[in-house]
Amino acid sequence: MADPIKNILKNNHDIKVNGSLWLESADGHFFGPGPVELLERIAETGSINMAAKAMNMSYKKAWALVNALNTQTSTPVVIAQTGGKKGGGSTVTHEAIELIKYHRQLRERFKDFLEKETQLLKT
Amino acid sequence: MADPIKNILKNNHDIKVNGSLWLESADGHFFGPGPVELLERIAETGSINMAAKAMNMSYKKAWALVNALNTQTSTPVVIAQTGGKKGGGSTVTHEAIELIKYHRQLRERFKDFLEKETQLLKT
DNA sequence: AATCGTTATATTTTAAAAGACATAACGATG
DNA sequence: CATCGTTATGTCTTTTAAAATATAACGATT
Repeated sequence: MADPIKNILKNNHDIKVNGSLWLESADGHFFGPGPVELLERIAETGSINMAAKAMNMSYKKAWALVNALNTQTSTPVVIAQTGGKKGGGSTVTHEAIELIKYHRQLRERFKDFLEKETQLLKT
Repeated sequence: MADPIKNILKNNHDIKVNGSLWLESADGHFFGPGPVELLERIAETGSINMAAKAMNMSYKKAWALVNALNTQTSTPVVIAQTGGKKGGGSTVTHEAIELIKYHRQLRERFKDFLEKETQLLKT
């Protein structure tokens, strides 16, 4: 029979199957783990700036992500307000929350898949 | 209830869940789609050089991949021979074939997962 | 010992991505 | 109407990754 994979690999302990998921359309992928976390942080902090800092990302990159998301959804997911009492801020729409929830569940299912495969690897 | 995701996304047709899988150990990931294809091509052509060309990869990168694989497996997966009647060449070990087979099956199961999720996305 | 195409490796160049920095607009509020 | 922190952009620099180029070793075969 075939050799178990674990015997082929060096350091066969702590070897695991890992991966990444994203949503994509014809014009490339656009909704991966990064944007999701950003949305979550914006929802928490009410600010693109603070959200970016919290995940150690430049404001510019964060803004670009938000902008990309907003143009790729039929309804904006982040509503930014410039000026105002606190200088401005951003809120997250109902749709964004749905996206976040969806992605959390998706990630959960993916995690199950990965764990199952990792187990299989060790047999 | 929650809005279906497809209604949130623009271009809701041809939207799909996609992803990537790899094996990884404590010291980073090392066995992704690229290396697998490379092994397959080396098995076909008997040469790292030709395999690299076939997948439009520089020889250097191909060699680096092979080298990484060989150092991360308990037994080499590619045996390279320098010099010789045809200048040299490379063969693939039994273990490499096992790895290829494993990865094909893994990819098949992943494909199922992705298709299931893509369907779910459209409901 | 000359030849051949491949392996093996170093060095340089190019390209792309990321990061740093700078600046203006904005508008509620005091 | 001056202030504030945020949004919104542009530009310039740095870092990183990839690609291109160059060169030597290798050994069966002729």
